[in-house]
Amino acid sequence: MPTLDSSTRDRIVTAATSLIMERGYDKTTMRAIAERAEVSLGSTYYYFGGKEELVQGFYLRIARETCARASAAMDGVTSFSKRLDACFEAFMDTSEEYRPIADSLLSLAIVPSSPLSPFSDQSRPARDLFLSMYVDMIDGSDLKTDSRLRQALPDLLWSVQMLITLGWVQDLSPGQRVTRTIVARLAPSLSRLLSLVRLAPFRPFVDDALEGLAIVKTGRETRAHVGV
Amino acid sequence: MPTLDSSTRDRIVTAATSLIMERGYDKTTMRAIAERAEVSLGSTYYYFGGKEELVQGFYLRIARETCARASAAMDGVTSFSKRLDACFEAFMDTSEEYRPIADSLLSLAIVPSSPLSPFSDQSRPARDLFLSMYVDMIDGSDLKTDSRLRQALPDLLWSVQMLITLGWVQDLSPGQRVTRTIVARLAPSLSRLLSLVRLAPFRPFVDDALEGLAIVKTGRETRAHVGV
DNA sequence: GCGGCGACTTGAACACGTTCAGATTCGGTG
DNA sequence: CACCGAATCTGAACGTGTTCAAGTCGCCGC
Repeated sequence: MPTLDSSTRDRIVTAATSLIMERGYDKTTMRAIAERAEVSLGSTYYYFGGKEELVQGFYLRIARETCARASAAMDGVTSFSKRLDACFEAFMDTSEEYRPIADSLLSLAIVPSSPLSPFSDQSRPARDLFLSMYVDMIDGSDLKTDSRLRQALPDLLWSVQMLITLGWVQDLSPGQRVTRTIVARLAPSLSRLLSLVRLAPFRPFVDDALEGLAIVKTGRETRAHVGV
Repeated sequence: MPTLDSSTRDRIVTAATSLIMERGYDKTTMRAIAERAEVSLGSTYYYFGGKEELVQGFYLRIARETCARASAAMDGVTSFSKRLDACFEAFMDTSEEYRPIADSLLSLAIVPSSPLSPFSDQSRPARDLFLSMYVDMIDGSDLKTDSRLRQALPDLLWSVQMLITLGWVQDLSPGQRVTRTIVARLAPSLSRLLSLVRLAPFRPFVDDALEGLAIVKTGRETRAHVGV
């Protein structure tokens, strides 16, 4: 029964994932991973570049679980505010499970040159999943807004999500209650803001913000082109 | 002439600082620091808890230099927008010097339980310096705004500054041109936003935002009280 | 002078992530 | 079967941050 369909590679990543969830990232040693996976220490380095690479799997897991929860919660709901809230809540609920290792993960993810950066190529699958979640959320909603803004919205909301994560990690209140409180208020606030911003007097502000976003985006693309 | 007034402690921190600036944080070994400071490896651990503690000094250096530049640039200027911009530019100019080690520093600072967290007690001196910079900036300006908002503004601007840092580290464009472009637009935008927000229809939004800020602040205080 | 105590210093030793030169396995070819 | 080359695997060894038991020094009370 055991070790039937599981290749060495899978065994290692399984061992790493379970150990990291049990003890945390720092206290999980490569030797312990190798032992649980029943391979030598050297073999783990044959399949993976290093310890960091062994946490890549977490991203996709979190993205998938968030999307599943969100789409379930959005079923039959058309209110933009409520759909957005469902996405945020889904993300918070999913993240909660990984809170014990969040510090270590963020510490790795914050380094721009790391493959674990949320902007990296390796993170693209997870990132795209989140973006499609927000696209679905918007498309199924009653949101009425400027088409340029609508187009930029998934990126913007993904950025908001990243900032939420940042605050959530810093939030040491029990159960991250502060962050949850703020996040619960966020969807209605953003929803109202988007309605408000349709009015003519806000044109310059919207233009300003969208232009800023465009600068960031092209900056990122040209960098990718140069290939740092 | 040498080693006249310099205690062992100072020699170590000097050696560490210079080596980190030369080679970066990761490539600076504790053994190299001990060697340059002309002490044994063990002694460095007698005076400092570990490698991380040796970068504490950078915070205050950056804060002091930023304040100096900002107050020079604000001299005689009363326009809020221009004074704010002076602070932002001062911070960017100062940070530039430390860009090579920014990744490592941020990676350490992002961990909430670390003494290097910008919210930690150990970081208070640097944080207070920045806050006083923004207080001076506001007090010497022609800003007219709600008194509650005025009171919250230093904290808000410090948070903005943290977010700028975050983006600046992620910004891989040459010379961090993207961040500089965004930051250059930020002061006028925020200034206009603050004017706009004085109008009656925006009351609920301001209240919302200030209440959110209050939640975060009290959350932080109660945490400090419990003493995690 | 002497004993002792606290501040300071030391380098060996530990556990860790990582590397590497070689050993082993295995599918295919003559 | 014999042999080869590539894929896979191995554990010793390296450099690192950190710990610690032991050593050294200076000063105070007697």
